[in-house]
Amino acid sequence: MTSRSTQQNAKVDDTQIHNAKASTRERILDAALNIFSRKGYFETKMDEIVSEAKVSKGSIYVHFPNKEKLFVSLVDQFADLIERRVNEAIRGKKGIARVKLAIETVLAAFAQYRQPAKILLVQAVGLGNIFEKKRLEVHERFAKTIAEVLNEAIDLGDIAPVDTFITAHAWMGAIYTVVIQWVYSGEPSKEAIAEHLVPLLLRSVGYEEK
Amino acid sequence: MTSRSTQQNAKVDDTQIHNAKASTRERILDAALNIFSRKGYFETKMDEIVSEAKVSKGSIYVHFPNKEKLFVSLVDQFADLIERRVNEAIRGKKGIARVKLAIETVLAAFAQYRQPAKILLVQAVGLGNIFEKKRLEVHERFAKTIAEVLNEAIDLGDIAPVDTFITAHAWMGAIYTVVIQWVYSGEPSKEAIAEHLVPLLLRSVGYEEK
DNA sequence: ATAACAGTACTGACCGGTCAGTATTTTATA
DNA sequence: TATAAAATACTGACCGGTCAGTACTGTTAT
Repeated sequence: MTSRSTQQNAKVDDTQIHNAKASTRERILDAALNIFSRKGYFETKMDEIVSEAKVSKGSIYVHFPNKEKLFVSLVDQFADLIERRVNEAIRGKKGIARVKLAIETVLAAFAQYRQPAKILLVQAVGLGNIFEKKRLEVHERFAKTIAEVLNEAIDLGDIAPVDTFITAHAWMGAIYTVVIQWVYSGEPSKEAIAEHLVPLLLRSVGYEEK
Repeated sequence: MTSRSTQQNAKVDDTQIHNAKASTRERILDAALNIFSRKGYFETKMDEIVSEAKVSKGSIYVHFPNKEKLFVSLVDQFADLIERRVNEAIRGKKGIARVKLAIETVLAAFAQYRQPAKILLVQAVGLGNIFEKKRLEVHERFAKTIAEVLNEAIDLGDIAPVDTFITAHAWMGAIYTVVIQWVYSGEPSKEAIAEHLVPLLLRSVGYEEK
């Protein structure tokens, strides 16, 4: 309801999660990202975003129809970014190299953007059924990509056949959880994650490095 | 604040997540479990619990100081159950057999109690900072258990040394995610999970069955 | 017996603060 | 001068929590 205003996915498509002098819309998104990622959806009040963004309340509602859509557009924005990065990275690679690169790229993206990662991996969970749909959709998208890449590696004979559906979800969960742990506590370090998690996942499908 | 009322952890300790004619307190817990697990924390209104439990509103506040504590007591109750089950199951086992049994027991418990599982794994996430503390605490507890069991298996020489901290978190995430997927969609089946996820995890630490 | 009292669990109408969203005016821009 | 964007003040639905009162059970005294 209340959907008079502007469209909310202006496909500006810039990979940088903006940080210049910033248009009103960008200032709103930045502020929202910042506060949502710290406090979660329900503890974040629109008025806080207003003051953080140095923007008027009415103005927010010019750019976003409501709180929910504002939040979701942050989730979408970051999910898109991740997907784009991965697709770019694995282009031209084959088999297990592709699998490995996909994992590494996701980890790198999460490491680079802690705040959006926290929104996607933590704050978008447990918000009730409206959001749950969106979350499962994103989830699904990622799982599908992993499963495809795995299937390919199997077809090429790089790894033995496994249940790629279960593997894909297990991997996602493993990555999510370790990243969340890192986002909250800084532990384990990015380096440790790269060094240990990637081989762990590869080993789980029977691929031993070197 | 407002803590005149009854203590809220009556350590009745019954493993069955009650279902008899049920005292008032139990009716409240049952109703809360039911609704929280379906709708999540914020979409659940105290008045809904009131009518589901066939209890008066004031009565809830006789047994629980507030909504938050009511929710948390469900989380605690289930986390305790899981831990108890695992500890019972692995008693007397050693090394990799212990590891395997721990995983299987957790999976079985989640499978047996879908609703509490959903509360613990989904609805308790993303609720803002008060809850986040609790969640990390439970998380930590589980991770620690896994890490211990793994360390033991390493000491016994059943598996090669790995980073048990990362492995523990990765495993938790993998299990959580696959279980959640199953809770939501019924897919993959419990049998498929038992058949594929357990070997996958073991393989990830270099242990190949048979 | 039975009245008087006490302790406890329960009831549900009600209150008051909160906060997403809106109506209205003012300012910038094309 | 028209129209879109921004600022401000406002509204009212909503919902967690309260509390004065009721019901029920048990205990003591007459």
